Formats: sequence, C-alpha cells, structure tokens
Amino acid sequence: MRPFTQVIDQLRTAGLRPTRQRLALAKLLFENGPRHVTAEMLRSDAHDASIRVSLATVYNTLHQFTKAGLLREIVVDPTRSYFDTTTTEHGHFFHEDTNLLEDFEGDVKLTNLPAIPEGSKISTVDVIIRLSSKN
Amino acid sequence: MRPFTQVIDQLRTAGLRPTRQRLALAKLLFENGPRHVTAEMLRSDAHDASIRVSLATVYNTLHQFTKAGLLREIVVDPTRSYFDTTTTEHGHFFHEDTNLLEDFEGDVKLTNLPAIPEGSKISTVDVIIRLSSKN
DNA sequence: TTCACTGCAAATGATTTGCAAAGCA
DNA sequence: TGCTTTGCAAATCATTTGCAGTGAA
Repeated sequence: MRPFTQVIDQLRTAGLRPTRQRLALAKLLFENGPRHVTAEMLRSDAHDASIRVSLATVYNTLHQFTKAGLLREIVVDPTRSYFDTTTTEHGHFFHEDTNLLEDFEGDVKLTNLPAIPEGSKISTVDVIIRLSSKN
Repeated sequence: MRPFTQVIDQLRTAGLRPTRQRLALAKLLFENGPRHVTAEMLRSDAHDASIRVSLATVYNTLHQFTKAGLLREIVVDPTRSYFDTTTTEHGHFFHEDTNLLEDFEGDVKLTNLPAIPEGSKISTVDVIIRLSSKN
C-alpha cells in the first residue's frame, strides 16, 4: 500500500490541488492494495462510498493521476480504458470472459528483443496474457 | 505473401460467400505483404482503388475475417482498433507519435512466465513495445 | 426462390469539451 | 481576489445495429 502523504506530495509536485474529489478518489484507488479500474468502476465505488463526483471529474482525475505518475493506463479492451495503481513494469492477465485485469505474480523476462528503430526510445513494454475459460 | 486461393478457401470454410466486397478488401489486405490497418485506413484504401464499400461493411468484414482466422486484432490504441494480416504469434512496436504499428523483426522469448490461473487457458500473448521519439 | 450480404442512416456508448458556478490559495 | 476545479449538458467519434433493398446459389 502506498503511503498516503506521498500521494498528496505527488499531486503537489504535479501542480494539482488536493481537492475533496481528488483526495477521495485517491483513497479509493490507493488505500487497499493494487487495483485495476475503469472510469465507470471508480465512479461506482465513489457512489457507494457516498462521495459526490461527476463522471467527467473521474475521467479528468484518472488522466491527471496518470500524467502525474500515480497511475498507469493499460490498453487491453477496445471499449474501455483500464488504469492500474501499480506503476512499475509488470505483466497482466486479462480474463476475456470476465473483463477482469490482474497483475502477474513473477516477472517475465524478454530475450531476443529486436533492435529499437533509429530515433526512437522505449516508452513502455506491455505484456498481456489473454485468458479464456478452459471449457 | 499469402496465396490468394487460400484466402477464398478460408472464407468458404468459415461459411462466408466470396462477395465482390470481401474479395476486394481481401486483395487490399493480403496482396502486398504484412499490413496493420484500422477500419478507416482500409475504407480509405478501398476508396482510392475505386472500390465501393460502405464503412459498415468494412467493419463487418474485418470482424468476419478475424473470426475466420485471416486477421488478428491488436489492441494498442484506446481510440481505434488495429487488424494485423500476420496471424502467428509475434510482437509489435507501436510508435506513439505516429500511431504506426509495426511487427517485430526477431521473435521474443518469454521466460519466468507465471502460472496460469486454474480453469483458464491462454488465448493469446500480446507483447507491445511502445516507442516515442528520442527527442 | 431463398437466405446471406450490403448500404444507409440512426443508435450506441465511452470519452471529451464548453462554460458557468464553486472552491482553494 | 484570481486562478483552478467541478459538474452539467451537449458534443464527439469510433463502432454497431435495424432494416429495406441487392445479390449469390
């Protein structure tokens, strides 16, 4: 679990005021271990916790947190964006039948990596193992 | 390059009639080596080649070809779906500044793969290296 | 003839945007 | 006070869908 004062610091560093909405969403995101959320999931959580936030603000906040380095966007589903509270490099399982996104246990090693095209540098490396039900 | 009669066979096997539109789109897709297309790119190519196809048919065709195993959908961009004419396992470079998708040269080896959750089986493994401009 | 296929236009659904009101420094 | 931030509603945009007309077997 990420220390919460650190979250506030990172907001400050990013020039983001620690508003009621941002703090409440940060708590939902970071207070209970790693999470993978969509905007709709987070809005729903906020609603359940009696936090008044508009969906537009949820979207804004997710993107601001991502830019500030608090979240990482994971592109796995063409219809929805997922945000991961774990920002270090790691792989994902995506359960295609439940739309559930899950972190890997161990860390994957990539060997025989091709040469990076001239003039480009690696931004991130995504490793996604898509799973379907065995039956 | 994929032999074209094979494409027609695969359509037949999938129960898809080789209509004018499907054959024309198949030619655009498979006649000139590996490609990575979005629906809009393919519609634009068709237009340039004076092929009359509606955008809805382009979408239908891309999905039908994917289900028939002629294409592979690559999820890299939250705003657009890409389809790859190479259906064997391989990794991708995604140029974030140009939205260009490119196949890897060599083949990547994944080691230290985690255990697959009980009751699930691997559908596909996606390896995407996101690139940004060095400057 | 029959059923699959196509094209059009409308519907959908996630995300973004404009802008006035409210909040933080 | 002055600049952010929020919330609402409208706008956007890729994609899907309904359905009447067209085409292949």
